[in-house]
Amino acid sequence: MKTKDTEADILKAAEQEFMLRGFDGAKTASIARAAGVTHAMLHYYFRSKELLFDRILTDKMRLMGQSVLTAFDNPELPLLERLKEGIVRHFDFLAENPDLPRFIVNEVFSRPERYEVMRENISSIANGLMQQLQQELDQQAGRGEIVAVDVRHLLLDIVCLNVFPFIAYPLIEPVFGGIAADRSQFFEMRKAENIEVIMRRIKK
Amino acid sequence: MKTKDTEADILKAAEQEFMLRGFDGAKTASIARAAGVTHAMLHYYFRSKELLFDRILTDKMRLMGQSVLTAFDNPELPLLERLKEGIVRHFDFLAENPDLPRFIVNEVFSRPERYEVMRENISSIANGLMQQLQQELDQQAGRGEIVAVDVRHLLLDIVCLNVFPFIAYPLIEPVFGGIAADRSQFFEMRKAENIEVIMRRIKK
DNA sequence: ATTATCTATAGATCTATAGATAATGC
DNA sequence: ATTATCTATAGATCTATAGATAATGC
Repeated sequence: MKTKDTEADILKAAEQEFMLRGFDGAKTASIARAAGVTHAMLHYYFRSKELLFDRILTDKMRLMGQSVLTAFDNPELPLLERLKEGIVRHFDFLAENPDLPRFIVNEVFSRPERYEVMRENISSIANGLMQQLQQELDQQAGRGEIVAVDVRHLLLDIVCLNVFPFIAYPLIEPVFGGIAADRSQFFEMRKAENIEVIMRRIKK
Repeated sequence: MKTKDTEADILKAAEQEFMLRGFDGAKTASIARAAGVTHAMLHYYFRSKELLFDRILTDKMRLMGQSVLTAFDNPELPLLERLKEGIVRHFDFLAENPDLPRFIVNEVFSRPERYEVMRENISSIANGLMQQLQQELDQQAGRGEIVAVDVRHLLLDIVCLNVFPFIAYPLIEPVFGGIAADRSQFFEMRKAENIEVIMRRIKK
């Protein structure tokens, strides 16, 4: 009855396989098996491994970019609260998509041409958010309530602090020892730490 | 005359190929070509692609771990200076090995079993450095000169801030626009920013 | 004699497609 | 009639190895 299911099943299976193993490590046969169809179906619906992959990567990049924008897009709150709230939202998004950053970073790096298309797209979207925030930062700095900062560096600080622990958790855990053994507790601590770091970065 | 050259040539070529493409993306034929020998030579010297790769990954993990330790191992300086100096040393190391973190993070993640062996090794080495630093942090905090912090979180803050920009540069550059176009200038700014962030994190 | 290198090829795997068959919607 | 699915297989690639040949060090 619902003919659309196979396509969706393949996409879902492809997403998992590509995210776990990357483009080179992923096998079309594994994707087909996970989707419960023959590998011939992948070509019927998506023509090639490459096209199927592009579809996934594009979706994921959009998702990742969007997460930063929506996290900080909350003009209701006063600036400092908005930043705190943004850090939390962005962090929580990552907690629900913990392999997303590694996947994107890897695949974009290993095939830059795939990503060229999105460059301008990304930058123009980001500029809107940043201009608006920069203006408010400057105002508050002018009033002497915070120190002057470049919004780009501030946002990058946040992204570094939020993203990296998810990318490197397997390497961090043994170094941290006991307190990182409970994964979700470790990340709760990091969330608090990141807010602290950023607030101290701008407070007078 | 120097029979050892081939082995070294293969290792060097393997290092480049594996770092650039990862285990799955790397082809033994490419490595052989880059080393100027037949691919049969890889098996003569290293038995298999897997063993050759393990050799490279082990070396790289050691290098990465060592870089953090030696960066902060400088008991001559007073604590705050030592931290600043450590951030700079660690950052400069990364600037000379910009693909190292991504390589390690990826390959360790995609084959955790390869890395199991090194877990305890890593943690015991790291503990020495951290205990020593924590003690000094506590002393200064006791004297009211800085705020109390957990050295593990502080070091992780530093590593996040230092490493992530190198991992994600291709994605950051378009967002930053002009000021990141000159790569080395961008990283100089980040180095300064990271010091600023960390100093503000602990200063009273 | 031993060590290093090459050629040739086996054997495994993977992507892609052709062509047959079954299911679906008019 | 059209759309979806499967079987079978072509064709490309890749790792690994066997066995021959050349170089090296006593």
